[in-house]
Amino acid sequence: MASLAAWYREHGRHDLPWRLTTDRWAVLVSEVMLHQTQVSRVLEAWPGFIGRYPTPPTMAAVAPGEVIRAWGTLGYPRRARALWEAARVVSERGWPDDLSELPGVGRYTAAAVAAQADGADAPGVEANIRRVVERIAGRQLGDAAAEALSIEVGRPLRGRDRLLALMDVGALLCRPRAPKCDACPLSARCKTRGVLPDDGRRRQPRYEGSFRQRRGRVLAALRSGPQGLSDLDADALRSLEADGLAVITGTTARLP
DNA sequence: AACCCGGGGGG
DNA sequence: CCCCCAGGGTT
Repeated sequence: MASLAAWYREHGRHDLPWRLTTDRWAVLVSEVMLHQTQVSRVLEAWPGFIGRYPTPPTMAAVAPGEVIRAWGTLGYPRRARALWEAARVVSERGWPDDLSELPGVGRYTAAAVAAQADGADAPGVEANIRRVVERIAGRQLGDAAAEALSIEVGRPLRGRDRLLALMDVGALLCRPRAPKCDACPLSARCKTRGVLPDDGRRRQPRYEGSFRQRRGRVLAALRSGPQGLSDLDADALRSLEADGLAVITGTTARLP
């Protein structure tokens, strides 16, 4: 079987538009947009969004509601709000040494941006890489252990190449269901070679009939333009205000 | 550790 | 119908 490096050169998704830049802001925006959102959807949204807000100051200069509206229906609009706040921080104080100090940027995203934009040899573990290393280990792993194993199995690749190669293996071969172990460059040292039993984390409650669905409906209404606040779900609207998301209306919404 | 946060696509 | 998505923040 070919090495990870050879497989990556041949089969990696080298054409994804956010992989064609090493600009910190552009990479950060792509990473935040990809939080719990499929590549196929981000492909449609990222070019226009980064074209509209190509630098932190261009985003910091507009009202947060505009950014939330530009976010559209990508979901988890608090990401857009946090991005606007991060843009303000960067515009005023510059980039922090530790990117996870920025709002909406956690352990994975800080490492992913450092690896892709700054050439750092930082291990990041998201959903795909977690699946890869946990199947190799044959068990679930904590963050630090998963990162350490990603460094091991990624050798001799480092930094950006390791991150993206393992991510692509996870997305294209080591899939949640029906993994293609025959084609996998890591199968020789894989303990599972298949699907690990009962991964069961992050199980989400039904959306239908949920409070988040109610929030979603109010969000959609606010996104579409000015609304008669009395026509909206008051509990959901209050919740959105508490999260700083009701600013889509242009001014802070006044509750009845 | 458990729960919350949108919305869409796939088996 | 259930599962999953290039997570992060809060409790």
